[in-house]
Order: sequence, then C-alpha cells, then structure tokens
Amino acid sequence: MKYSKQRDMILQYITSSCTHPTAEMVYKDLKEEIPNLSLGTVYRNLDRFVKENLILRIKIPNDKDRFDVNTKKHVHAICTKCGKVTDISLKQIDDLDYCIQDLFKCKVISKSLVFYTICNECDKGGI
Amino acid sequence: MKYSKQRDMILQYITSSCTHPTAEMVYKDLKEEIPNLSLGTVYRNLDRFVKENLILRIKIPNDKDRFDVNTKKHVHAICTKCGKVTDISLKQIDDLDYCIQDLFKCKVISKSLVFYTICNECDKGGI
DNA sequence: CTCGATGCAAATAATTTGCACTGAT
DNA sequence: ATCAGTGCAAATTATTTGCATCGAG
Repeated sequence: MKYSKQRDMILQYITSSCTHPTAEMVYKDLKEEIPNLSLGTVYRNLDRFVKENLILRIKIPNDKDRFDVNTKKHVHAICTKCGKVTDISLKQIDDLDYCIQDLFKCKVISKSLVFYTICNECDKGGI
Repeated sequence: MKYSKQRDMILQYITSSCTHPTAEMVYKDLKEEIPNLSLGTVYRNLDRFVKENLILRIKIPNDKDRFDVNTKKHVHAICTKCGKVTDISLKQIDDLDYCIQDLFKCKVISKSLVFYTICNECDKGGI
C-alpha cells in the first residue's frame, strides 16, 4: 500500500476521536492542516478503512453517516438535542438476532439499530 | 379536506398493499391508471398520511423509504436477496427502550431497527 | 371565484465517480 | 517511469420544493 499524508491524517483523526465524526467533520477539521484536501478523498479513505475493518460506518436513516473507532459489535444512541453519539453494547440486543431467527425462521445477517434519546446532560436543563 | 382522485387512489393503494411499497412503486403502479400522475404528488400525499398517522414511514439506511399500513409499534426484517419486508413485533424489542433508559440514564424517544435477513423462501434454494 | 392540490422541473443533501494531475515507490 | 492516490467538478440517488395551472367547494 502506497503512503499518503491525507490517508495517514484521516486515520489518525478518527482513531483519536471519540465523537463518532461524519465525513464532513473530518474534512472540515483536517482542511485547516491540509488546505487543498478534498471531501472525495475523505470519503474514499473512510470507505477504505471500513473495508479494512479499521473503523465502522454508522448508517443513520436520513442523516449523514458517522464513523466509529470501536469495531466491536455494538449499536448507538443519538441524543436528539445535542447530537452526541453513545456506544451501546448489550447482551439483550445481540440475543435479538437468535430470537428473530427462531421465531421467523430466517437467517439474520445483520441489523441496523439506532436509539434516539435525550442524554443525561441535555435532560437536566443542559443545552 | 378537499377531495382529490390522486390522494384517494394513493391511500387505497398502500392500505390494500401488503408489500411495504416505496413511493416509487406506488407511483409506477398508479401511473398506469393516472397517466399524468407525478412523483411529487405521491411523496406529498404519503407524507401527509404519515402525519395523519394513517401509515408509517419505514426509514431504511441508504435505501428508499418504505410505507406501512400497520401503524402499530413494530420493526422490520428485510430479505437481502428478494427484498421482501416482514413486520416484526416482539416484547423483547420494546423492552430494550426501558433497558437502555435504566442503564444509560437517558430518555429513549424512539428507535430505528431493521434486520437484514435471508428469508425462509430464499434460503431453501429460492430465487 | 377561491384556494388547496397537482404536474413539472429545478433544488437539495449526502455520497460517489470520472478524469487529469501529483507524488510515493 | 509507473500507477496508486488526490483534487475537482460533475453525476447519482432519494426526496423536497417553487411555481404556474387545475379543479373541488
């Protein structure tokens, strides 16, 4: 694999981020350090990292995709007020797959699950 | 509310459909009976029905929305081979909300859940 | 006649892609 | 020198919207 400063910095950005950024957030922030960076390059590299399983793509219905350093099996909660994304791992969620499989006699390949919430901070008078 | 043949037929189409159609499917099929029907009208009326709670909008990440006559609380399984959409109601799924609420100390407003499956028919050598 | 609903086409939003150029090997 | 990777702009996909016209009341 051929080195590129862009790819290097994009990977560093998301892996050191804990905010589940969108492609645009990566682009905007890195644009300051690489002024002629293009959004296409960001998308292309994020796609690549997803394929290499270095990061996860979080698909959110009717919203921008977000990217996640945590590649372990988990789902997400999005605060509808501040937009913060929280990782959620729960046995009950994993178990759903087997449950559906048994009850509906079908193979569960994967699932897309997003909780829309009001987070702790926002709830107590937060933002 | 002012009557319109288009709205009438669109509502009739989805409520008598059991395939969770997309706006485009509604459009294509009804176009044969109303040749100058426009896709905008279909979207506008489907939106309206959703707001009136006559139907549900199923948001599928990176795919067309589908519309559902079943307005009761439920989620969906999509066969990744034939595309068929199946309604799923399960106590365990509803319970997740309370579970998340307790464990993560946040209010769960709603959730988006789609299972990607291989359905019964497709699995046994189907299509 | 009035105004809500429609048809059409243009706008939007997120992401992808074609292509000429740049730069790592 | 080669060709993977980039920048840019145009294309794509699903949906929405502006506006002139149509038609139900």
